[in-house]
Amino acid sequence: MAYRPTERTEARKAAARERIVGAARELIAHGGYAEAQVAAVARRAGVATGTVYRHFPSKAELFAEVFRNASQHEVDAVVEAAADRESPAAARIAVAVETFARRALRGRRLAWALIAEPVDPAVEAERLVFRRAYRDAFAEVIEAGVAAGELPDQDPATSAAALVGAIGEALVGPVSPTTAAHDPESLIDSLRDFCIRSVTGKEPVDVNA
Amino acid sequence: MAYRPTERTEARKAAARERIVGAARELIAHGGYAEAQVAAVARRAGVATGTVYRHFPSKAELFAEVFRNASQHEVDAVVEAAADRESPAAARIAVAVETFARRALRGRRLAWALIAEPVDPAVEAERLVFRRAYRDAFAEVIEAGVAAGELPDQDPATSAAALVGAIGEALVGPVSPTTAAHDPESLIDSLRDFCIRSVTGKEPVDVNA
DNA sequence: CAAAGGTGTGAATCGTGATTCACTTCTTAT
DNA sequence: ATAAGAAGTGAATCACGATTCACACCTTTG
Repeated sequence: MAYRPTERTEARKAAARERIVGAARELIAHGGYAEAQVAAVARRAGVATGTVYRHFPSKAELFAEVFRNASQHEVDAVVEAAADRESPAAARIAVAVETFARRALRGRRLAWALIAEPVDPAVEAERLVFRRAYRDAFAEVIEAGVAAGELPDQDPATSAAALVGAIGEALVGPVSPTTAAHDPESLIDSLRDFCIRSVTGKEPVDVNA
Repeated sequence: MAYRPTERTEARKAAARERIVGAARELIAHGGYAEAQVAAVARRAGVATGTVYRHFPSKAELFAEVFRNASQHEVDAVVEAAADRESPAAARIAVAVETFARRALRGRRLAWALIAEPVDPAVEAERLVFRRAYRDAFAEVIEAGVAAGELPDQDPATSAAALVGAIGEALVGPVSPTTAAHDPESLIDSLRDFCIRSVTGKEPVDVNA
C-alpha cells in the first residue's frame, strides 16, 4: 500500500462535503426542493455531479443532513429562548413563539421547506424529528405551567402540537396572512397573543420590554 | 354529419367520468397522492389509461376536481355547523372545531391529503382555495364576535389561520398526538378547549349538550 | 346499411432527474 | 520516480410515470 489519507486531505474532503451541504441548503432556501436537483447542487458547490455521490449515498441522505442541520439550529434557538425555568410559563411561551416566528419570517422560503414543503419519505422522517422537537419543547413548558398551577388543566401534547401547527400555518402556510402585504411585527404580536390565550385562557398582559 | 351524442351516451360518459373521479379519491384516501398514478386510477375505474385523458386534459386537472369535490363537502359541513349567527361566537367556534375534527378523524388519510400532503402546483391551488375557505369561515365568526364585544380584540385573519393550522396539525399532522394510541373524543375535547381559549382568552365553559 | 363522428384502448413514447461507472487526476509512501 | 489507493469527473444509463396516438369499436343519422 502506498497512499494513506492524511489530515490535510481529510480536511479538504470534509470541506467539499460542507460545500455540498451548504449549496443544497442555499438552493432549498431559494427555490425549495424542486430547485435543488443533484446536478444543480453540484454545480453550485463547484464539483461534478458524481462527486456528490462520493460524499452521500443518495440525494435523500444529503437532504436529510441538510434538514438535520438547519432544523437543529432552529430548534436550539427556540429551546434556548424558553430555557429559563424560573420565569412564568406564559412568558416562556411568549418568547418561544416570538423566536420561532421571527426566525421563520427572516428566512421564509427555508422555513417553509423545513416546516411544510413536500419532500420524499427519507427526508420527511427528519422533518418529523424536527416538528416533534418543537412540540416537545412547548409541551415541556406547558406541563411545567400546569403543574405549577399557572396554566389551566390541558393535555400538553395536544396543546403543543396545536401551537406548532398554529405558528406554522400563520407564518408560512398557504393561507398565511403574510401572503398579503402585512407588517411582520404586528403579525408576530397577533400570533403571540393568540398562543398565549390558547394555553393560559387569559388575556395576555403586556410583557414587552 | 351522422352522429350526434344523445342523452343516453352523455349519461354513460358522465358516469365514466364519475367512476374515474371516485377511483382517484379512493386511491388518495388509501395511499395518498403517490398511490394515485393515472394507470392505477384507470385500472380501478375499469377503463384504459388513455380513457382518463378523454375526460381530463391532465392528471393535475383530474386531481383538482377530486380536491374540489372533497373539500367543498368538508367546508360546507363546517360552515353549516357554525351558521347560527344568533349564538355566541365561542359556541360557534366550538361546534365548527368539533365538526372539522370529527370528520377529519373519520377519514384520516383523505384529510391529510386535503390539508397537507404534497401535491403539484395546479392541485395546490385548489388546496389554497380550500384552506382559505376554512380560514374565512373562522374569520367571519371571530370578526362577528369581536364586533359584538364577546371576544377580545385580535386580528381575525391571523387567528383564523392559526386555528386552521392548529386543528390540522393536532389532527393529522406528522406529530399529531393521535399517532400514538389516543382516544379520539378526548383529543377533540382538548383541541376544542384549546381553540376556545385561543380566541376568547377565557376558560371554556362546558357547552356540551 | 353506410357514413361520420365519438369513445375506448394500451403499448410505445417522452421527459425529467437520479444514479452509475470507466476513466482521469491527485496524493502519499516507498 | 513509481506504484497504489483515493477522489473527481460528466456523459451515459436507468427508472418512473405521465402523456400520446394509431387503431378498433360503438352509436347515431340519412
